Amino acid sequence: MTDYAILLKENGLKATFQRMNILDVVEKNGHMSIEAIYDEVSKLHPSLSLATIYKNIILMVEKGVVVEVPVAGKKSKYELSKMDHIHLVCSECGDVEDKPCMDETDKMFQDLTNREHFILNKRQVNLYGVCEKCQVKQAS
Amino acid sequence: MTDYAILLKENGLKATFQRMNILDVVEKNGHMSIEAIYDEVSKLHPSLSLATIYKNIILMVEKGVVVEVPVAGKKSKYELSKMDHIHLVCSECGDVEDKPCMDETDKMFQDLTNREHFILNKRQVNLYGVCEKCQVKQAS
DNA sequence: GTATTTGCAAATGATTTGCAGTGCT
DNA sequence: AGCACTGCAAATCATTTGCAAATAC
Repeated sequence: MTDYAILLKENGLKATFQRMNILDVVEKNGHMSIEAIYDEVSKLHPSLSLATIYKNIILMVEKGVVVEVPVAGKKSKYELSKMDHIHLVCSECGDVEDKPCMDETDKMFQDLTNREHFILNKRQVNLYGVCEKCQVKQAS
Repeated sequence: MTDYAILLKENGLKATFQRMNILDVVEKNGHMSIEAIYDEVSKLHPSLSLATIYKNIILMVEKGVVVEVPVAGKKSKYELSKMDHIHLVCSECGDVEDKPCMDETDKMFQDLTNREHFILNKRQVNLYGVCEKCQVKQAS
């Protein structure tokens, strides 16, 4: 259980009840759309408004507390900032799973961008396909 | 100059004037948002409606003629389908540049997904940073 | 000739905004 | 206390839909 209050303050944001709840459900669920965050937070705190979720997600993305994960064919999802990693995106169920980056690929991306005189700040790798769960479902 | 009529028919779509114009500006410009496509097509054919762009982009993505490129912090862009490749996304000007994929990274992604029993269909690699042009602009 | 596609205008859905009241520090 | 944050409702913006007229094959 991370201390969200510290995380927020370190990034110049007040530690409000609403923000800590947003971070809590995002951490627990991994990757969530705005609507999904709203639904989840509403279970515990029905008065927390959708506008507040929007405002805070935008703010926390700006401050780097949270990262937007754009996904083809769906609305963006959001996750807590952490080391860059690979996303396995299931085209059937929409679930996103994290896998650690590989040093070799990182190095190649770095080499490529160096050659192009492009300042590399962030990598986003999405691998689209069918996850094991959905393969089992389809077989039956 | 590709023959868009053949491309469309091969994919089970009628070769309408509107579709061919959409494909033409997308090919010429590389990566475009819906609005950008509309603006560009409108220059030549002001009567072509935004609704038609939406309907056709959705259809052509379904048929695989066109690919959606989701970009963090912006609306999705669309490009003609071609071999998978890497996108260099400039956070300053929003431009997207293509670079060929590397066999080594492809192989690693394939190995990773094999290990996970994940059926890999499509790779999307976005590298975010600052392009050479914008670095020059900033320096001055 | 027939089924699809188009353009328009209206409907829906998503996101943003303004503002009065509330809560962090 | 003072400024930032929240919730609400209204405003804006993006996307989709229904339908009569036009077009591809």
